[in-house]
Amino acid sequence: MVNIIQFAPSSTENRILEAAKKVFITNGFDGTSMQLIANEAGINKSLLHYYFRTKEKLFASVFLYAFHHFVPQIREILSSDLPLSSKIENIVGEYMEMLLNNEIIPAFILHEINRNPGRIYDLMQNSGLNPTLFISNFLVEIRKGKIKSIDPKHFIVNLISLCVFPIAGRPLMQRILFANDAAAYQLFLQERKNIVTGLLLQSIQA
Amino acid sequence: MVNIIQFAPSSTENRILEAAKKVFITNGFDGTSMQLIANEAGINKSLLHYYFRTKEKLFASVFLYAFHHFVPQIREILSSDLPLSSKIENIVGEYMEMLLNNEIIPAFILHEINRNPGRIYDLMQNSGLNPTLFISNFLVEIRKGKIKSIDPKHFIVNLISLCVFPIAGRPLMQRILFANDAAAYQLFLQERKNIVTGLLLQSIQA
DNA sequence: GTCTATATTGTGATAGAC
DNA sequence: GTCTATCACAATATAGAC
Repeated sequence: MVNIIQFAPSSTENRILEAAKKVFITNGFDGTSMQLIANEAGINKSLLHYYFRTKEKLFASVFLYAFHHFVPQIREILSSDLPLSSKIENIVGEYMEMLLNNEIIPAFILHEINRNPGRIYDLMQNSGLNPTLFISNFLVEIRKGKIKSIDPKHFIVNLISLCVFPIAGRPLMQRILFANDAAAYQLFLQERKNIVTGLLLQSIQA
Repeated sequence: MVNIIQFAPSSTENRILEAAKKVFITNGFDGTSMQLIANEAGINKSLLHYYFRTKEKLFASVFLYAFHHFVPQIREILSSDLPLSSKIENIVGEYMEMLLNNEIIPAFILHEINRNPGRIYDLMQNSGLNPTLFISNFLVEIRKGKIKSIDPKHFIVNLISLCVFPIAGRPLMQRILFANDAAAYQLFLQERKNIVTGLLLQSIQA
């Protein structure tokens, strides 16, 4: 059982992890060297090995942190007494807000999961995170609502697709659709909270 | 003006490019070494430099190839006489089919575009590819249809999101939703052609 | 056009002084 | 716990024989 959110007490260890988060998530595993992380943390390269032994182990901590900011945190919202439509609105709003606050994470996760699925599966297995069960709760919840004929699996893939891709593909979409105007794209992403909610609600209404 | 599809005549050059496509798109720029490409091509490492001088130049050819298989090829469909609903159905169907035949490309593009946007922008600029104009034709076409109040930019981002993410996020989605059953996910992706088309059509009907 | 050999720099990781 | 020094190897790239 690895602790995901809270990092260890030592101040140096913490600085290493913050630096590693920044560098790994920006450059990916292959694009990151221990030297780069050491520079970012302002410490000696050897200390990385002292605290984490290998690059792989340091990466594991960072990946679990990032993964936690990629998987929708919908447990609490689902157990509320709100009607299904409000639940979906809340989920989309909070999920997109989380992604907006962690913009570089989606592309990082998508890359690493494709680059080395085995490693990532092992990490998920040993982390206490169990997204399978996690999502299946959501699927049950969707089924409980009075919905049309949509397959809940398609519904959830639609939801995640519509929230994640505009962030992961931002450098391309912003350039193609907004002449690389960052402020305009930021506004566009805010608008999308309503757009996506509306689209999803429409898809489950009779 | 770089030629994107047709590769140069020399047999060796061709073998290098085929090997480079496979290795670069699978592992990304940072995860690829010249040695790896040489092994894949069954030739000497020095020959890569003889034909392409640098890793960067070899990558450029591969990226343009991949990019061409990532941007929706919708020019011909749009200029047809079909009603808008049929056009959308055709676009979604053909785009998803292309992605299904090039499954590793989406994650590759998303990673490289985030990893080094400057390099990619330069490549796009010097390639003759002009996705800005390209997409704007589509936006005009959407506006010509009798549509609700949806912003065409949201429409096109919805379309691309719904087609691309299920492929780019396959290793994760397949595992979470289908217990890593590849055949089941393949079926799921085929189903999505209709699901996505339906969702998009619904979004532009009054 | 294709190879071997090599130059140069960078990599992850460890040993050992303090 | 933090540093310097170092190892063994891999990286991109070039020179030069054939």
